[in-house]
Amino acid sequence: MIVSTKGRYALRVMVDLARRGEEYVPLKEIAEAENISQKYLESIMTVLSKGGFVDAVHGKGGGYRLNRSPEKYTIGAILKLTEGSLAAVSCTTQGPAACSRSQCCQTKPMWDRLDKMIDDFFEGITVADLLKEGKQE
Amino acid sequence: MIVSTKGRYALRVMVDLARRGEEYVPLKEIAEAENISQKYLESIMTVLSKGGFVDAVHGKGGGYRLNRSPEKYTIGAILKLTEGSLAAVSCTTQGPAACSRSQCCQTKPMWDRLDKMIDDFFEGITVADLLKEGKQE
DNA sequence: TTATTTACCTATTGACAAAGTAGGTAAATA
DNA sequence: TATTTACCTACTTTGTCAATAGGTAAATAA
Repeated sequence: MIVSTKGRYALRVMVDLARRGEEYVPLKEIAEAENISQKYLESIMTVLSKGGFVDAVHGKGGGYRLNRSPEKYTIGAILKLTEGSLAAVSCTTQGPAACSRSQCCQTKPMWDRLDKMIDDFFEGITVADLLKEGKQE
Repeated sequence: MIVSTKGRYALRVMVDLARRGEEYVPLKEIAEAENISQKYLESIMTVLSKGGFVDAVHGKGGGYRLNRSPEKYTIGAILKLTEGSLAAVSCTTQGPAACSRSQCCQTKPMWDRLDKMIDDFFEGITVADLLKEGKQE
């Protein structure tokens, strides 16, 4: 599994916030809309907030909102922030230090190419794209 | 992580066996060559053997060997056998039953496309390709 | 000022799978 | 018959994911 709930929830939340526009949306409301445990979502919002992806405001009328337009967020950036890495395989996470066989490994070049392909895939999609995706009215 | 050691070891072993050609190679020898715990490798060889990817012969002079030419094995087939699935995300592993939101989920189509891309990637590479890859004499 | 609403912080738990170990049995050959 | 090999079942250890619990601090409304 390349992407855990953490990253997947983060994406859904970002799309949800994109739909809401400028208004601040309280965590409780997001959690209900997306059917995610409130407490668990807290830890995810903290990451998004500290990473500078959303603005957070305390008190009544507060909550979270995006701080750029949806097309400015790539899926890759969001996933890298929340998941830490998108590596399909541990062989490629760190540098050459990761595996003593990396120099002679017959499979390493393939993993490198896979990583590149996945990275390109996610960097080529934005929150705005996902927002459009399921529009079926 | 999309591919665990199980699948990665399996690939390395298949490439190793490809290099050895027709001869039977005992597990002990493979384990040493690839620096993999003998006992752990056992469980992997069992899967490959039962899956019909290698022939196994008991007793002296026995061991494992490929039963087709290297270009007949796609990386995808090997990984699907040893890993069970290559899904990057649990949302796509089972059918629509997997997630109650799959019908309305804004992100689901993206996961489907990712799965397809990864599948195509692995089905487009064979053991013969990997064997050539690192040849640097 | 006070109550309420919100975000923020630290720690803990339970479940599960990955990775590897241990110790034995059965088949084939020399 | 001894040795070499594959095959089988069970266990352990480790770590991470997913979620829970229980608080503190900031902002606003009354």
